Amino acid sequence: MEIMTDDLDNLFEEYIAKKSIFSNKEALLLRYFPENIPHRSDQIKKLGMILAPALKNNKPSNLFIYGKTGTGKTLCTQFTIQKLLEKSKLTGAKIRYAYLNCKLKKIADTEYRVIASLAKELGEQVPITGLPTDEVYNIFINKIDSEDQIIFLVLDEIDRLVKKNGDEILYSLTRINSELKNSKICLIGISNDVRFIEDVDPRVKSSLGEEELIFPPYNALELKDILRERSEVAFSEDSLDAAVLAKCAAYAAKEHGDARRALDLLRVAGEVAERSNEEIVKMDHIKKAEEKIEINRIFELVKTLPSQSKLILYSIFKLSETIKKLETGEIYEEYKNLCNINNSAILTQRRISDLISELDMLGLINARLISKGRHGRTREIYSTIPSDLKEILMKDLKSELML
DNA sequence: AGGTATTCACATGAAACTATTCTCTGAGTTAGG
DNA sequence: TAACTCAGAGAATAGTTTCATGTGAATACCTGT
Repeated sequence: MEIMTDDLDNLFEEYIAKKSIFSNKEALLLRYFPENIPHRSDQIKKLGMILAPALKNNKPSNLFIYGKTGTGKTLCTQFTIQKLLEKSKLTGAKIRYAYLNCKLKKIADTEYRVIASLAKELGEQVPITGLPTDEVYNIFINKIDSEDQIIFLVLDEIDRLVKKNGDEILYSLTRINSELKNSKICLIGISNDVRFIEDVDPRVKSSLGEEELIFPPYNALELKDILRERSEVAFSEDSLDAAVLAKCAAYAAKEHGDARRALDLLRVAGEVAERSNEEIVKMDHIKKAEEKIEINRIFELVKTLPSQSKLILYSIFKLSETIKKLETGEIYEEYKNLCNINNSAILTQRRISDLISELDMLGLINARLISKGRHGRTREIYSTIPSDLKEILMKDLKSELML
């Protein structure tokens, strides 16, 4: 097809001429650092009080923070430490800080990597592999102890770390202080999981939990305030319909007060509106955005599935074209067929059974245990994905799996 | 008719196996002294 | 000689299989009327 230069030119012209809905989209992204954090002044004040001794070169208590996702834990912590650092330049106290998100695989899911990346945060390069773990400890300790200073170690999503590796790392970290001559470290653990601290070594528990701070979920009104504040930066004037903010806030409040979600929703709604050439974000854009986010989530989920699970999912999709309620056995048969077609190894039914449960957990399918009396017990399985989306996914899977 | 024993088609658990990834060690290499 | 690199041994781990045991209720099989 011939490219219509003029058309394209026009399109660009129009785009430039059009008044943009966004003035600074950054403000709706996660990494944006607002000047003002609404409804968290209590927590920030407490944080400040706990951490303030650092300014006089005393070691602040270790701190454990918990609250659900999107309640501002990370943001408030970084905010407070940032301010503390600024202040310390005036008082002359030496403070440094290393932030580590334990969720990130490949960066922080073993003891070695945690220490290595902490060292890296503090400006000490450590080889990715090859050194004994205690050697890395030494490098780390030497680096820390090279100056008389206070070091904040922020371990975000610390529950993941412990779930994977047990609490030994934490134990070593809490003990490091006794090996340091000049400097002092202050641990700050952030966790989504409230119960996590319960099943941790009591020594670690008492050491890490010298102080505790809870971040409650935002309610709809608070979310609305947050959205208003950010939207003033992010959107051009008068480009938001009056009820839009409230709607976004209400939606996110339903999902356990997650501010991240609310911001996402607002951003996507804005993008939807912009793409459909409207100058104001309205209610139905939010609806569309909601759908879009959900679809994205599913796509992302399916894409990252291991290929065996994809085969099973494909089997389920395919079979559900003719039958609505599937059974494990039927799926297994179909799955075996598909394996033969694309020459991949066939897993046992035992494993398939587990994989089906996983797919159920992820919400991609619905699997309910039923007993059919004389005809045995099995799972009754059906896909929960709307058929239009299912077709797209099937096409993707088909080419990817070479079927 | 009413009761209970079977039986089906998997579920669920535990342990063993396996392939891959990590950690660690020591030999080899490099570069500076 | 200290610092670095790298191959390979051994340990840890995730994914899977094997073996064993469990399960709820429709159905088959009694049993006494």
